[in-house]
Amino acid sequence: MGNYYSNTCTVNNNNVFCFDELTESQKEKVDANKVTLHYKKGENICKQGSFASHIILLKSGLGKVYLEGNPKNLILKIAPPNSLIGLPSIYDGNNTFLYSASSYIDSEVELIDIELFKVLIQENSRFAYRIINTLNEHTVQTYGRFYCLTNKQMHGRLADILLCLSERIFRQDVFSLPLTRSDLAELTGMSTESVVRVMKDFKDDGLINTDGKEINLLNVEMLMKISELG
Amino acid sequence: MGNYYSNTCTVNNNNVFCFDELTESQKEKVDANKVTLHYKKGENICKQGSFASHIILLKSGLGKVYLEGNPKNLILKIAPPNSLIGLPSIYDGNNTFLYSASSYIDSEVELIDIELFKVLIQENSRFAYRIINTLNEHTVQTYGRFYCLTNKQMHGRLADILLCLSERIFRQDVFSLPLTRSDLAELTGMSTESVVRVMKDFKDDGLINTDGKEINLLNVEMLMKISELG
DNA sequence: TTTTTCAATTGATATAGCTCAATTTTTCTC
DNA sequence: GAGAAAAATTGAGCTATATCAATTGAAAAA
Repeated sequence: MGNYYSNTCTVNNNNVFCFDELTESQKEKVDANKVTLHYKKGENICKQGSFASHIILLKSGLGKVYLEGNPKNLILKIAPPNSLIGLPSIYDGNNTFLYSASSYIDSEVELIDIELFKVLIQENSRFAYRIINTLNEHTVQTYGRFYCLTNKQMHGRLADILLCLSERIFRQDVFSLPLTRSDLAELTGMSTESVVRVMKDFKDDGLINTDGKEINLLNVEMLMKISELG
Repeated sequence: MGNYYSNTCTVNNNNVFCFDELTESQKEKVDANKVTLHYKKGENICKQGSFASHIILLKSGLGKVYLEGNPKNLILKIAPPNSLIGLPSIYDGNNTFLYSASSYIDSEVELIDIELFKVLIQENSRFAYRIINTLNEHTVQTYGRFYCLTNKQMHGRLADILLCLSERIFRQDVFSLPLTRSDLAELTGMSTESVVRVMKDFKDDGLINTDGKEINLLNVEMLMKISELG
């Protein structure tokens, strides 16, 4: 059985096929109704509870999608390029964003009118089917992350995030991490101090190496085992 | 701002409007392709990882929808009558159930062929739009529950579940609970002993009363406050 | 009714992981 | 390049909540 409780910081399949299903005239409508924006590192892209007038397509950069909380937020996922942000806002009786998003690094974004989006769904059932696909892929990811954060201990959670950053975001065993320890803490639901301590454990055990912002996964096998066993 | 971090054990809107959007001939196809089953208390309705050949409509009874885990499961939601179970299984490349479900009490269920369901979505965009609605309502509930279990302490989590059982499942302040303390523990992500202790705290503080299986919420206001503050 | 099994309760103890405080290292700003 | 601000690290102690063990109560089976 595929273990979907690992590697859960973002969706597996990150292609935005849905627009391929549109007719030429529908594509033109989308193009005519979209706006491109640039965000600097750390800026707010959308705010939970605010009026959701647009679906957001992250073209480049890296987003953080999270629930606002007191005292701490709950990160739902990391949004790599080509992520659609705001889809779950589409349901009757709701016109607000269900979550907030901000940028980890400088990012480029396209805004597509949400009413147009709703019309496209109701006009084009193949487009709708694609959206259902995307929503359900995000649900898989959310379930996996939910399980990870509630049923695993610190070492498992951190191993999980490191693997996910490596496999799904940067797609390399060695990568330069644009996140601070406190970002990692937020992502894993731990304190910053605990992140530092567990990273040190991993380093002492030869599982990873770190040098400044650079992280090198030396023993992916073992990290996967730690992530699975919790 | 509406606080959607409370009252999170099941979806708010539990109507299955989607079938209203079908044409007569589509409805007939559904009727011709469905099977009715009866489950006794505690039986397995679907098993995570197994082949998802059907979408499941819970007609009566009470279901438990959960992720299988070791050593403990993670309950995603309680399914009251008219719940659709298995919708998130619908995405390309997947043909398995993403979660397991079982019955808390004797329950009646209708099985609808999943391939027919996919055809209906691709044929009927208004039906598809309804399904998107339903999926997103479930996402709201999942996010709320995710927040609840990760960011609240025991008293908040238990208050939340009691309120949800009262408001969304039984729709009364006094209800006979068909769940054991250990079911409540599973639902709140606590140990059975902690459930007992917190229930006692609530009783001592005059917030609830219990007599055997019967639970009476005496101070809903205060329980809501406890649920919100965590 | 008696026995067996399961559920609820209570107390004592253990622990994962947090918070707080202090220090060092890195990054940013002028 | 000096100083300031932010990030990373380390140690000590605390706390929420789990686990374990024992007891009582209730329901089911014989």
